[in-house]
Amino acid sequence: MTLLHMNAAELAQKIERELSENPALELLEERRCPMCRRRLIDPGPCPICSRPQSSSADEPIVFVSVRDDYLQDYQSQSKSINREEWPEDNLSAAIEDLPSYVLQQIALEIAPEDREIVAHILTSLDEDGLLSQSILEISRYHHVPPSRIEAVLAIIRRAEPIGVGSTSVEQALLTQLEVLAETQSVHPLAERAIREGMNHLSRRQYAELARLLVCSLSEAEATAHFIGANLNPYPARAHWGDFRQGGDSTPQVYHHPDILLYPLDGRTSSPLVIEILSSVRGTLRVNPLFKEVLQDAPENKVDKWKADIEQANLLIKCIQQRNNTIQQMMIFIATLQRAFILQGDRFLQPITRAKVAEELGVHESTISRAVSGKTVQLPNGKIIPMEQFFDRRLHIRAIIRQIVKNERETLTDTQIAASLAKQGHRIARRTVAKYRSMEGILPAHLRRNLTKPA
DNA sequence: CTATGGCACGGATT
DNA sequence: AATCCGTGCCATAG
Repeated sequence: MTLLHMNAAELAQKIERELSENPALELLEERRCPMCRRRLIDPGPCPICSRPQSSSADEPIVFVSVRDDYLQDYQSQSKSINREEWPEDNLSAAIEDLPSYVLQQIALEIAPEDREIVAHILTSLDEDGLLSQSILEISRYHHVPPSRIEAVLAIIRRAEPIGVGSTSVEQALLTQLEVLAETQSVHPLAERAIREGMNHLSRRQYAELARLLVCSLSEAEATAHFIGANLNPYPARAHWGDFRQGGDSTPQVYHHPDILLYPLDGRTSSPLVIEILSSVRGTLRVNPLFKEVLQDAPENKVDKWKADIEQANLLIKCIQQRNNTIQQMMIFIATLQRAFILQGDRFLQPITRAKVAEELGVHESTISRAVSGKTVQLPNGKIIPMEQFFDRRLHIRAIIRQIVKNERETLTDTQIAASLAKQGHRIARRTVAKYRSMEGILPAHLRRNLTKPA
């Protein structure tokens, strides 16, 4: 297990363990930038505040700052309702306290006699926005029939983040699907896949899923893709920013991004900032006192102590190396994918890990590890897995979506393929059909009378 | 007859 | 070595 393929949360655990086990390791006071109050890990001036004046948008200068307060503060913050101590920076505006955020939306729909129930539910939400208590428990507590709890929950679930207050992942997904279906076409098999095939879905067992749904393998895969791309099993994750979150249907942990990307001054013409979120408060180093005391160490301990120092040194080096690799990689990606980051899926440049590795002069497995299991928050608030930067055809799918949206007459797959070819994308007709299905877009003959949906 | 979906093969990627 | 993905060919639905 190398440090490189740990995400911020995993690394935090690792460091915590090391700190408690290894007396040679010391956590130094945090250092903050006096201007923006970012916690800084690397020595030297704050990269945000001391930026050079000559930042041009054409050749974006990429800043890297390392800050450590984000994860921990957010975690403690989301549990309690009080947000007094939240640091005054640009993120606090984007992050709302979940219970009051939801309440604000539904307050008018709630009958006065149900207010207590709502309060109860909203304060019992877990970090993911799901309700861990059973409906029966709540109904007993308030001496009301379960049906009334159900009714209240039905209102809550439709608030943003959609699906919040669901008692299960399935329910959250179904609610989102329902709401989504009101504004756009959804994949016809999605509902059954969630209802009946959740087990297979989360384990990516598409063959089993296909058998269960009595459909073909590729249908099953397309369904899974649709669900992954449009629905979010854990409503509260990434509830800042856009409510429709790109992602993955596997219940992976990605509450919190590992990296933030945003334009420096909020203007899309300014350079991008990359913030690598480290989850350690302050700086790690080998305790100098411990080194001194080593000379007077008792005979039987001297080897152990030496080993401790050795290990502490190694850990620090590894962490530095890890951050450095991630930093190099993100600089490259952010520069290359600037348009994608700022303007969306359509502008994603297809790139492989191998190419990035070559460009940076590292082994490709290094990039693989640096990418795996990590997530990035885009300027629009979406949290996406880093793998998405390497999705070879995401941009094509986005363009297809656009073509269909702007079509005057319903286009057949062949016509869509031709339209793509005009824009310089040579895609086989068969492939267009596949992408279309993945996006939950119906075939042409069914789209024709979409104005009157069933 | 045309548009779309299924299956399976081969090449690329990890 | 294992997995993912695009595409060609054929079956079938409309």
